[in-house]
Amino acid sequence: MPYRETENTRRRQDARRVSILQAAIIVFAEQGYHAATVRDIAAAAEISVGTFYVYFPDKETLFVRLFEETARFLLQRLRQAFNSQTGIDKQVEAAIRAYLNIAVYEPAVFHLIVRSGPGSIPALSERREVFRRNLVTLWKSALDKAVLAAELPAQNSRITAEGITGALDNHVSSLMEQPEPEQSASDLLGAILHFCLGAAGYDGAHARRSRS
Amino acid sequence: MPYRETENTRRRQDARRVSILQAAIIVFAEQGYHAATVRDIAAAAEISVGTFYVYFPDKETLFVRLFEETARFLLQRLRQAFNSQTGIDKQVEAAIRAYLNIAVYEPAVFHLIVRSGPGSIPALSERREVFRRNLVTLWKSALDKAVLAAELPAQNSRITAEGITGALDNHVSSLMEQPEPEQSASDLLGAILHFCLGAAGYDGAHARRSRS
Amino acid sequence: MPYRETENTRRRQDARRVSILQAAIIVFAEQGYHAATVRDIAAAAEISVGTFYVYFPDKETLFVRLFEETARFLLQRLRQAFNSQTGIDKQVEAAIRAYLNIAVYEPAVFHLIVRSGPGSIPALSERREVFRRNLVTLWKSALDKAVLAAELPAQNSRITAEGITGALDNHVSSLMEQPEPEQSASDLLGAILHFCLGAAGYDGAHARRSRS
Amino acid sequence: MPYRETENTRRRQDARRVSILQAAIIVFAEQGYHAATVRDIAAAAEISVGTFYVYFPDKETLFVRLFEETARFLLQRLRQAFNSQTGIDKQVEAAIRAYLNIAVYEPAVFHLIVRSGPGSIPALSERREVFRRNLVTLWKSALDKAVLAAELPAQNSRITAEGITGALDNHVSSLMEQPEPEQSASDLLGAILHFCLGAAGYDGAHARRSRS
DNA sequence: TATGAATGAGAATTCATTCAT
DNA sequence: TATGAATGAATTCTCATTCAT
Repeated sequence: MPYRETENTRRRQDARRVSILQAAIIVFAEQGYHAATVRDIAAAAEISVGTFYVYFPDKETLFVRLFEETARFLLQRLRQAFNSQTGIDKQVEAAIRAYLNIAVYEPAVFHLIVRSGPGSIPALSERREVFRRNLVTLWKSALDKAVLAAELPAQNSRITAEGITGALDNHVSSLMEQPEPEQSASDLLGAILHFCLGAAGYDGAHARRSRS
Repeated sequence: MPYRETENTRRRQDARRVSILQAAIIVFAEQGYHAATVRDIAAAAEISVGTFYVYFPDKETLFVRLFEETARFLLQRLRQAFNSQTGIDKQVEAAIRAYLNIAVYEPAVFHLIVRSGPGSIPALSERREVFRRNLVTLWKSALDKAVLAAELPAQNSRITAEGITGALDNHVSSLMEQPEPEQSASDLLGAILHFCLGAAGYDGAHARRSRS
Repeated sequence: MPYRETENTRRRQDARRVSILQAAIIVFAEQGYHAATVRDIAAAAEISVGTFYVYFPDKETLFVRLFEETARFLLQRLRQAFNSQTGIDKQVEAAIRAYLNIAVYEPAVFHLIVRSGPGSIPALSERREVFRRNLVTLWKSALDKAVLAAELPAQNSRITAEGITGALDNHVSSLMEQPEPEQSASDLLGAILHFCLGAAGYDGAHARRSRS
Repeated sequence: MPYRETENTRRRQDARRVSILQAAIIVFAEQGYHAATVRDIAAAAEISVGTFYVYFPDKETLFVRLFEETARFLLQRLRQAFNSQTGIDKQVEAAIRAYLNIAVYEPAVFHLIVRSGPGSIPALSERREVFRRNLVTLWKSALDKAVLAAELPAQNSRITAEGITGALDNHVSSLMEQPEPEQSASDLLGAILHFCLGAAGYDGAHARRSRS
């Protein structure tokens, strides 16, 4: 009866790895990278410290992986949002909606990505910048296409993209700080959408006209 | 005689306190809050660790004071910018210019304010939020006045203000990451200004017309 | 049938035990007792950690057994060398040759025996001393016989034996540190032999005369 | 009354550094490098763990310094012994006496130098070899001079020197294991001296003759 | 019997803070 | 007031050993 069941074993291992990641994302979101100790994470994942080191070489690596996985997830969601629609107004709306949804339903992701300070974790600063650039590029592509399609006027689309991503981060921060302030969620979405489209020079009537 | 002595003493003390703050802002900007040790700060300020504790009760308090002072400074500059001009377009331009100037000429201030992650320093998260709210409120007031003056269309000015502040932060981050990207500084300013005014629904011709 | 199976099984077990010992001696020689982990040894023996503990109760016990086996082997070789010759000069030469051969062809044995520091492994210090004493006794016996046979002058043979064993250890250490220094191997052997015989008060002419 | 008294302070610091070294040499001798924890050493020196790190960057560095200091001390004593006498027989006797004295009166030194296993501490292996070589060279110089002075016959003096140093180590080990076995100290010295001189081919009568 | 994932005690090291001078 | 040596709690990480499969 030698130790077999590679299937079962591997499945359990994967499950455990995931559960550590899930525990970690919460602990990091709550306490921040530095305040969160490996012991905390292990406790949250209901494993021993030693087991933590079976699955991850160290705290920093865990954090970086978590960041990258989360960043990938976020970018993918946004890409899907952009691809799911035609017309820059619909695309922007879908993207904003995706962003806000993640913020509301998976706040830890946002804490990790948006709010974990750069400069704190040496190994991360580069990746953060890469992520930021990817995020901006994603928006920029959508804007550039819209400009080509005459949905938007000519513009410095990188600046627009950077502005929109920064604006959204701030909106999300605000949302997370005071959930549902005084307005309904759809009002919020509408206002943000209006902001973004305005910033991009989108003119509903004109665009509609030129498309027709 | 004793009075003068006290005065001198107090002056020297104040000078020392300031020099510690100045040293600290640089050390914090370079290393981040956690990596910067009290010893580092003391060394940068050319004092001993013991002396550090004469002037500040602990590292966290120093950081919080630094943050608040810096935040106050930044808000004041923006307020001046807004007050120095009439016409929302000029005001926004002045505010952006002030923001970018600080980013370029006092990068440590920005590292401290914009980039020191929230969540890292417990005592700070509240103050960060207060600062963010103040910043938003500052913009919101300007926008609200402009709406009243019919320079801007009616809008959810809080959302606009939040968006603009977030956008600017991201522009500054980008600027600090890659100084002088491909365009000249004035082009950059122009593009950002265009972004902000567009986001606020500013229509140059209309505004000019209605003011006349 | 069941008997053969048991026999086979036992044979396989013994083979595995030996292969672990062989792997361990190399790992210990390369890394030292403390740096060598059970994982390292298991990997070198191509077994799992769990299996290691099937064959040995713990790392220390493995090391002690290895030491004892190795010590036994070394003593046996020396005994054979002494017994293979008559005449103290020939015996000493054979013993030195045996010692050097082991050093050259099985350096791991020497690393383990001669160079693994005492004091590092509590359970070992006593055994080390026992081994050292056995080694000394072996030489002492040979010397005592030679004294009785008038091949050597009367002397404190324990001191001579201790001196010779210490000297040989040092020669071997030197040899392992810088193999083939400047002289040929036979010159080295000759010089060491000369040292040992001189130390034992051996006078070639006299000895030859009295034997004739 | 600012913190002054650099004299007093420095004196106390030096005293403390020395007391840590003294405590450490004993702890290392008793437990060996690996078993001795920094906490043990700090406790033995009656300081806190933190203070240990004020005086030494880490355990390994402490050990290496201790080794080097001790090695230097030992070599110096031997050099003095050689220089204090003329005539190779007297010199050898003085050197042996010095060696044995250190073994008897400062056993920790010997534990540290002679018995701390090589291979255990990476940073040390090279220094150990350097020390061994210096020790051999010291003896070799004395022997070479004696050969030139026709006090000793021509010989491979490096081999002789290596042999003598190895022999002495073993004699010391034996002595430390069983203090004063059955013979008096002077008998022991005499026997060891006889061993060494014999190994070097020293012939009392001949030497005396050729000197006359 | 064989396996290797899980464990947790224990080690080294850091650093904010104190306090005698 | 200024100093910087001293402190020790807290943190990361290792590795011998166990045990369910």
